[in-house]
Amino acid sequence: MGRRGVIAEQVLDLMRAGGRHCWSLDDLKDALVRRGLEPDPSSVFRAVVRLEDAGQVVRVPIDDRRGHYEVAGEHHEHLICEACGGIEPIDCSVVASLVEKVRATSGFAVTGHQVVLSGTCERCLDASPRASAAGAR
Amino acid sequence: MGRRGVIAEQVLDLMRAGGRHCWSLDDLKDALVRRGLEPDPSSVFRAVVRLEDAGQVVRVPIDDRRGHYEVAGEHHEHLICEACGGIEPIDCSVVASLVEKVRATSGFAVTGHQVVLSGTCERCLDASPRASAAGAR
DNA sequence: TTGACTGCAAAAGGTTTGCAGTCCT
DNA sequence: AGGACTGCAAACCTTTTGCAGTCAA
Repeated sequence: MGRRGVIAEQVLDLMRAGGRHCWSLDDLKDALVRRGLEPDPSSVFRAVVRLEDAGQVVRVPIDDRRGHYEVAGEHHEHLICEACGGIEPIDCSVVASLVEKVRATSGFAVTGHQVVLSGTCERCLDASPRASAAGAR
Repeated sequence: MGRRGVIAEQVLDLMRAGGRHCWSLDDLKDALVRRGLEPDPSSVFRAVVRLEDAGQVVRVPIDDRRGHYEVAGEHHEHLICEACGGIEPIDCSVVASLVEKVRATSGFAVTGHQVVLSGTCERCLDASPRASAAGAR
């Protein structure tokens, strides 16, 4: 791939850093600001679009009225904590069988899937009074 | 529950009619127009919010930049056709085991889930020339 | 010079809200 | 009368687009 602009470069770096795995445009902008940049929202947007076109970033279909993106290549499902809003990745091989089943029993040609489980994450469970979780921290 | 306005009443009726199972505010408005009403978008919005508060309608987390709603009470997953934009419901008991698994292996307390499979529906497959044989996409 | 990347400003596309009038009990 | 429901207009939010300036090969 040819030369990339500073923003796209940093965005990709951020996404690969591992501190977080799912980003809204605003999350990205904030993170870039923390790295000393002062990018315009539109620039972040265009950088992401470019990366998306290049196949290095994919859009995550999570519906909270804003776009979410993550680095391409590692498909997984999502766990959304309704308490803190956090989004965590989970591995779901189970889905494969589901897709297979749909493929077999319906005329639908499945090409992609997204599973979003919502609930409360461990951290928030620990933080709340009456919700005894499994295992501490 | 007290008296309901005309719009909310019709919205609920539409959703229960079965012709479609997932609605955007605009879909609802259009359908209402077809029924002779001429509702303002905000009125439809408020009617849906009311119904949602009353637990008779639930928001479907499909991300295409607009809200989607369906009648409450019949949980199922969604199949989205990328060709025609249609959204079909599918029954997915398989998901239960997935939820159970996550519940068991992580500290996450799962309270809800949404599975969205995307691809091409039968109708669109038939309509397009070379898509059924070779795995589309 | 040329093409790519940016910032700024403004358009879009939907969702929400403020307000005042209307309908029904 | 009094509360609930509506329509209209305007506010909001985030994503997109138009444009012109800037940077690097």
